[in-house]
Amino acid sequence: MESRPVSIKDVADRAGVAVGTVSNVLNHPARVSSVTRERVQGAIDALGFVRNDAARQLRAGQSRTIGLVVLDVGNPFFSSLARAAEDCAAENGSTVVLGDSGQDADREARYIDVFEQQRVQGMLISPVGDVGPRVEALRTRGMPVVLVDRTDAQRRCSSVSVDDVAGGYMAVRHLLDAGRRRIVFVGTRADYRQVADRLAGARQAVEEHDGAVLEVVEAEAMTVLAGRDVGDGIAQRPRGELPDGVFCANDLLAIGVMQAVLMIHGLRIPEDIALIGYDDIDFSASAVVPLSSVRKPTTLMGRTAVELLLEEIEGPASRRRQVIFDPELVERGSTRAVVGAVG
Amino acid sequence: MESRPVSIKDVADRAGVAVGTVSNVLNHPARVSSVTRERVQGAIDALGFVRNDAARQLRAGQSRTIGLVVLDVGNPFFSSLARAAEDCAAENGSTVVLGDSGQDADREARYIDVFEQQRVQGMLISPVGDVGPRVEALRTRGMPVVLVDRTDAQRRCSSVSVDDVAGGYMAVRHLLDAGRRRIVFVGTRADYRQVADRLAGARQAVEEHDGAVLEVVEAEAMTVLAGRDVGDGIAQRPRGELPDGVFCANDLLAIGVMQAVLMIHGLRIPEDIALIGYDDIDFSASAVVPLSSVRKPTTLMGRTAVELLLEEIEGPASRRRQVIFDPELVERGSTRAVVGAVG
DNA sequence: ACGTGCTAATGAAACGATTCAAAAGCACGA
DNA sequence: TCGTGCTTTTGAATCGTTTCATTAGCACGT
Repeated sequence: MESRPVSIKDVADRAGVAVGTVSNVLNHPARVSSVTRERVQGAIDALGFVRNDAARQLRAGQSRTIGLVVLDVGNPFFSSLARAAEDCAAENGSTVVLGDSGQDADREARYIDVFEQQRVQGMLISPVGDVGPRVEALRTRGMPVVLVDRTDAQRRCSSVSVDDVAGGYMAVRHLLDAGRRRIVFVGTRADYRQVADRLAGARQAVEEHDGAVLEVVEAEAMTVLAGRDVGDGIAQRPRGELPDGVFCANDLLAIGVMQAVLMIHGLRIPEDIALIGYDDIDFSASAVVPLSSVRKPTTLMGRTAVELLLEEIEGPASRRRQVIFDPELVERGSTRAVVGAVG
Repeated sequence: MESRPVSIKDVADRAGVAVGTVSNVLNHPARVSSVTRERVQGAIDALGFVRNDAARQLRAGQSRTIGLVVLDVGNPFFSSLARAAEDCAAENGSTVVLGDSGQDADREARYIDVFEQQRVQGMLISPVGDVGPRVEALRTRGMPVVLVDRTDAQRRCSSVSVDDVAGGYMAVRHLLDAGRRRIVFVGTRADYRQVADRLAGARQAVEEHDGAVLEVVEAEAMTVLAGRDVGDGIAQRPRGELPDGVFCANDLLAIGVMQAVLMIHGLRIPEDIALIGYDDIDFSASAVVPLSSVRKPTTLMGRTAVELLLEEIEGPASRRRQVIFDPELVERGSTRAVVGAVG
C-alpha cells in the first residue's frame, strides 16, 4: 500500500526518457523539444511527482530559503516585518521561513543551528542578547547574516534598525510645536537601549527650546496597567502643577495614561494634556481619543533587510552596511492643536 | 579565501579515522570508544563542522521538521498556537517552521509546496479556503496533515478546533446567570462560520430560558470602530428599551461598544449593561472596565495538533480524529454581579 | 597455538537531483 | 556519400551523509 515516494527516475521510466531529460524539463524547459516536454509533464502529473528538495540542495550546495529569527511573532512589529520580508523574498524567488525565539536565547540558538544545517541562503536575526560570537562564527563559515532592529557596533555584519533618538526628539518636538511646555516622559528604568534612546531624543528637543521643562516619570512596566498608575499619579496633582504634554515610551503606556486621565479624573485630551505614544500599534487609532504616535517604517525595514541580505549573497565582497531609518510621526486627536482649529 | 564548506570527510581526515566513524560520533556516540570520540570531537570543533541537513535528509528519507501554515501570524491566537506547537515539537525532537499565508490562497499553496519539497514530517494547516483537494493529494503521497481551527467534514484528515456553538452558549448563559434578560448579540453578517456558530449558541441559551429575549445587531466589521457605532446606536435608545446584556462576537467589537456606552452616553458597566466579548485578546484584561470574554484553549490546541500529527507519523494506520475543544469563560468586571457584591 | 566472543573501526553503497561532456539525430550543401 | 553545424538526448559523476556487512583488534580460555 504505502509505496515509496516517486523519484525523477520513475518519471523518466514512465516517459521513456533519460533522467537528465526530466531534470531539464524541470529546470531548463527551453532545451527540451515540446513533444518530449509534454510527455514528461504528463508522466509527472500522472505519478504525482514532487521534487526532493534535499537532493536538489545537496547538489546545488545552497537552498532558496531565507531564515528569519524574530523575538516574538506576537508583536505586531515583527509580524508585519516578517510579512514584508516574505514579499520581498518571493519577488526574488526565495522563501522565508520563520523561527520564533520568544526572547529566549536557547531557542534562538536552536533556530540558528537548524537554519545553518539546512544551508539557508542567509539569515535575518533580531537578536535576544549578545549574538556577537554567534554571528562571528556564522560569518567565518560563509553564512550571510543581517541583523534586524539592532545595529552591530563592531560592524561584523549589515543591519537594519531605527533611530530611536530621532523618534524621541520627533515626539517631543511635536508637543512643543503644539505649544506645550511642561513635558513628562513616561518610561521604565532604562534597561532597554530603545527606551534610553527615546529619552535622549526627548531631552534634546526640550533643551533646544527655551522655557520648556522635561520631567521623567518611571513606570513599573511597559503595559496599560502600569500606564494607568502613572496617569493616576499625574492627574492627581494640583491644577497648577499639571504637565500639558506627555510622551510615553510606548503606546500601551500611553493608552493606560489616557484611561486614567480621562476616566478617573475627567481631564480633557488634548485640551488639558496632549498625549503621544510610540510604536503606533493598531489599537492606537481606535482609542477613545485617537492616539498620536511614532511609527517605525516596518515594511521598509523588512524589505531592506532582505535586500541587504541578497546583496551579500550575490557578492560576498560587498562591505557591511548599517541602515538606520528615521521613524515617522503619526498625528492624531490626542495632540491635535486646539487653538484656532475650528476657524 | 572563500573555501568550500567543511564536510564529514574533512573531519575524518583530520582526526585520522573513517567517515563512518565520524558519523557514528554524531549519531551513535555509544558505538565509539571514548578516545576516538574525543579526537573526532576535537576535529569537529577545530574545523567548525556543521552537519549538512540536505544530505542527511536525502539519506534518511525524511526530516525532523514540521511545517505550520497559519492564516495570520499577527493574530495573537495563531502566534500563541505556534508557540505551543513549537514547544511540543521540541519535546519530541522536531522543529516547527512557520509559513504565514496572510489569508491568501496562493501564498498558502506556495508554502504547502515548499514544505512538501522539503519533505517535512508533516504539516499543520489552518486553511484559507477549501483545501480539500489539496489535502487529498498530499495524503495520497503519504504526507501527514492535521487541520487547525477547522474541522474536516469529509474526515480526510485529523483536525483540532473549537466548539464555537458552545462558546456562544457559554457567554450568553453567563449573562443570563447574572440576571440579564434583554440580550443583544453583536456580529457581522454571518459569512464566517465562526460567527454563525457563536450566534447559534447564543440562541440556544436564550431559548432555554423563559422570559429572555435575544436581539441581533449587525456590525460593519469586527473592529473597535464598528463596535463604537453599534454601541452608540444601542445606548441612544430610551431607557426602557435598553438591553441589559450584550454579547459581542469578538473582543474588538466589545471594546468599541464599551467605549461608546461609557464615554459617550455615561451608562455604567456592568450595572446598566453587562458586556462580554470573545477571544480574550491581551487587551481585554486592561480595558477601562476589564472585559469578560470567552477564551479558546490555544496552547492546548497547539500541543494537541502536534500530538495528532506525530501519532499519524508514527503509525499511519491510525484513524483520523476530529478533536473539538470547549472554550472557557473568563469572568471579569464587565459582567460581575453587582447585587450583594459588597456585602 | 588456536578458536571464541567481544568491541571498534572501516569503507562501499545508497539516497535523488543536477550537470555536462559526449553521443545521437537531423537537415542541408558539396 | 560525406561532412558540417545545428538541436536534442543521454547517462555517468557528483554532492555529503548514513547504513551495514565486513574486517580488525584484543582478551581469554583451552
